[in-house]
Amino acid sequence: MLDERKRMVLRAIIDSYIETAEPVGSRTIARKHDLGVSPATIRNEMADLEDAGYLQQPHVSAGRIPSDKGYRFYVDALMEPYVFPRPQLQQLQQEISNEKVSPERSIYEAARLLAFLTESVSLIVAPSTDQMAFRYLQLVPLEDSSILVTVVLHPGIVKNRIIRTKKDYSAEKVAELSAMLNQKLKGITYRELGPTVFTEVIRDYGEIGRALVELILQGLLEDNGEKIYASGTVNILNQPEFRDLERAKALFETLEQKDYLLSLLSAGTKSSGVQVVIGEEHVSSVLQACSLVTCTYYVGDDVVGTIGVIGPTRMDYAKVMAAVDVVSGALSALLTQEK
Amino acid sequence: MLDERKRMVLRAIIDSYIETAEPVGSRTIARKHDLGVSPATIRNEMADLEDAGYLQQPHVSAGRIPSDKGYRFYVDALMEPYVFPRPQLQQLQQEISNEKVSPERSIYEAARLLAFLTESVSLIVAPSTDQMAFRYLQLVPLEDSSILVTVVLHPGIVKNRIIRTKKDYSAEKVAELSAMLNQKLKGITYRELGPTVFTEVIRDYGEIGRALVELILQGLLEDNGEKIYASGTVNILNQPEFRDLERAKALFETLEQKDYLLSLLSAGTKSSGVQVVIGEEHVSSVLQACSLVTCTYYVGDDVVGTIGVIGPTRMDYAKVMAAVDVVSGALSALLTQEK
DNA sequence: TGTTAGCACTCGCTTGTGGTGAGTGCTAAA
DNA sequence: TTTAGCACTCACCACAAGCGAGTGCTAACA
Repeated sequence: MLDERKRMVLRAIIDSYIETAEPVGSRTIARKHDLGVSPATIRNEMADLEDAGYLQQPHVSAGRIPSDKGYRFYVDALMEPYVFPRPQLQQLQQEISNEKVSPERSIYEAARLLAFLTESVSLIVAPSTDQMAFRYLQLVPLEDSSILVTVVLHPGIVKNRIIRTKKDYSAEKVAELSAMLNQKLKGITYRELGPTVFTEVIRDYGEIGRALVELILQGLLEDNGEKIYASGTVNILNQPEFRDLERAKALFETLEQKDYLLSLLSAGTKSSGVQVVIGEEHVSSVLQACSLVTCTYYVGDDVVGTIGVIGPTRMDYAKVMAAVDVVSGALSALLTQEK
Repeated sequence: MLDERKRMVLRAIIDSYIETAEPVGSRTIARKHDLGVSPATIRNEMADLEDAGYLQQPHVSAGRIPSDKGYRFYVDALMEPYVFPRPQLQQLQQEISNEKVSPERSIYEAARLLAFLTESVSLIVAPSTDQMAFRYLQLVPLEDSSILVTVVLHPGIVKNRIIRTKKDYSAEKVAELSAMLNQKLKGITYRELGPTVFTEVIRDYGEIGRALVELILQGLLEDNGEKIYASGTVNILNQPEFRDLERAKALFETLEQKDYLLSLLSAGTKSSGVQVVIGEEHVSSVLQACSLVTCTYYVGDDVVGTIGVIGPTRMDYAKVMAAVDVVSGALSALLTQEK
């Protein structure tokens, strides 16, 4: 479809535009990338590439900039994949797994690292716990009619809640319920949980039982905190496409809408590997000047969450994709290893 | 020091400047606030106020803007305190205490609310746990040489960590240690903890004991997560003083430096009530165009944290101070009540 | 047939200039 | 002590001119 030279020209233009954020002229290409042809020839090629939809011209007397279609082709077939130098790679992996405090903390640090690496905004969806096996469950009666519920899930994630009951229950009864639930649930996931457990609980334990069921259903597992973190939002202001305050503000506001982001990142959950959505490929219009690079991460073989990077369509795809890949890999390794 | 009319003029100027962010001229004052004197008279007063250091002039042909000294006087002696209308007040208090999920969550919600109310950036220092009494402590042996440590503190704050031990310990031994610690610690605060507990633990339990001591010392209590939250950072971009991207970026970057913010908010911990630091009163130069309004919050009678609002020196002090006061009060009530 | 040099043309960006108006300080009169 | 009048300052805006990067087209060349 595109001959070799056209591809080289297109790649040179996109590389240059990614670096400088300035429309690229024929002269620049001829000078920087030694293609052995004159600017005039390149101009002809550029005109063809524009006709074919890969490039566009902001105005007549300016150079060319890539269109979304151009970026898409670049990502799929043109760009040179970025490979982290071995030492840096190891350092990154170490930095993520070093955080021994808690998996949640590691995830947060991973988001920071990803933002730092890509100089963009990173997003991380917290691991969805309903595919994680229960490792331990305990109820502890506290004074004044409260019960502390503690759940430990398989990758070392601990969740707690204190629930209030209307009347006191004997320590024995609570302990019995606790042991029974712990035994029933250990090793299985929330998903695998049949309704039988709950009916049984409600029959035998009444109010606490019901309260507990509600708790688990309603989201001790899911809602105990944020489901999605954004990190590095400041980086937006370093990107020339967001010099315009209104645009920057619009993006900031989009980033505050956690639900929206969540749906965005959850879209590519089925496919594996690094996914890229470019500009107008976004369904919603808010992000049509942005691209999104995502990748899922795992506990064992189960997808539990997604990480991603949002930046202007003029992002350094090679580097961002490499970073997303590495970080998701390291995160999966971490979560899988410390079962 | 300042006669009645000068005070009225100064107040009118500051009120107007807070509202519009535009330098205020003598005409405007004469027209809006009906002082019964002509612009010329006001001009004379303004010249005096400028000489006295309360006002300044961006350039000769512009109106006056308040100086930091002007704001200080305004806050201390001039402004009309803002009082939330009763229904809104009740609604606010309810919104904060409604979040029954966990105290941490409530704190986070309080930060959001405060940012929303003031249309500025809100900061909340997470409650310092070393003045909170232990309510419950438990060690649970998990499989593969791990022990789950759970601590419940008095305002319903739960902390966990999983620690790894080099060898397995019998469930009995762990349970014994758990019970012993729980009994020793219950009701006292980290502060009140003498060294005797620890030496005893180390003598009797060796490695786990030491690991546990380290854990508590090093910060199961302190470091398990962020110590300071910032909310509403987007609001920066709505304020005319941050039209300039460089300035906005500088502030954003300052807000990322958690340690710095922490030291800033911890400064006023001793004094009670709402504190205001205006512009150049800040020691560090980064925030010299900003003011900071802070207030401590409590568990019972103990100060456990600080909340605050950062905005341009041209903030609506009356409203911000009222909001900070209300939110800190509601937060204290919440934390104190659900011991 | 593809490539290249030359050239006229476009148009965004920068710089300079004059006009406008808000606001001041000073002076003199009430 | 207050106020009206007035000359003066200076940021801001609009407009025009000039510059220059980059283009498309044409004609010559390999």
